[in-house]
Amino acid sequence: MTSTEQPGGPRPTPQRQAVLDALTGVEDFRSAQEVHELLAGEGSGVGLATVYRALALYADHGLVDVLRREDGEAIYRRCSDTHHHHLVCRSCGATVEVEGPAVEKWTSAIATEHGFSDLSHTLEIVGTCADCRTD
Amino acid sequence: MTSTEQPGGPRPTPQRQAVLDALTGVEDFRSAQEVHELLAGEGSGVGLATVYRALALYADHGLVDVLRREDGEAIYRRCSDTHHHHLVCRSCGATVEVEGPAVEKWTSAIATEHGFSDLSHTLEIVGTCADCRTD
DNA sequence: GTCGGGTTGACAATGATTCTCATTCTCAGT
DNA sequence: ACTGAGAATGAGAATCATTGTCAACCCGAC
Repeated sequence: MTSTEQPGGPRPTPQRQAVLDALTGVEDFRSAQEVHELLAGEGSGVGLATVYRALALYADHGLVDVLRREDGEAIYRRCSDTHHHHLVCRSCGATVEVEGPAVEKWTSAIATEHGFSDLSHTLEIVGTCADCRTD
Repeated sequence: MTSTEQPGGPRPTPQRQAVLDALTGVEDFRSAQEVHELLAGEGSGVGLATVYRALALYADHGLVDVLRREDGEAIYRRCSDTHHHHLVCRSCGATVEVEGPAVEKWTSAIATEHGFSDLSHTLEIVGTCADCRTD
């Protein structure tokens, strides 16, 4: 740790880059298992444990978003610069990104009011999209 | 199904009642495992699988809320009549309930705008509470 | 009392995630 | 370029929540 490295920052490695690349260029969320399969299919030979470690590392540093499927499996996505939330179809899994300045403001107001600091929040809207609604 | 039972509705049983009771009178969320241990401690002898089944059943019928801990474990809570969200301290785990009509309105507006119906949403705010903030 | 269908409990099976540890690799200083 | 120190990796085992299986059980209906 000399100067170009952020304190406590992750050391860049080909494997980590591969994991990050796997999340880049896809707008869907990917589970760790999927990332692993994808990399294996490309012959990267990155180990599953490494995928988990890399994802956890990036999630820690705010480079990727983590959320949970309904079955509890963790899914990851490259975090865009603007904080946004997701609208997920419970049937086909389609996701739509939505931004909510109103929500952002509301959460920080509420939290501050209760003396909370260093905030982060998760908002997920689950519903049935127009295509899947067949009644 | 005779008359007082809704078609396909759950049949009331001592075990199910016990599970529901375990969630009553506690304001915290409880994991299925915790409910099971609690019941075992009371000598109820309710099986773990039954706890899971009962919780899933009640969650299906909207009697309990389900959400996920950070480690992915599902936690359940008796659903109150008013939908509310939680402010959680990442350090001491204290939870504060907050209501947000603004959020409710915003989510349903956004979702409808994208053609989504039959909505549900999860909002969790994580931060450090005043007591735990020592700098 | 008997029948039938939902319910239960013990245990196995599944599947994601984490741990372990020996090997490998990166980086900085020489 | 070479080396040493420490971080990172990969393979598989270990962990742990959750779900599936199935025979025994209970409650209400006839």
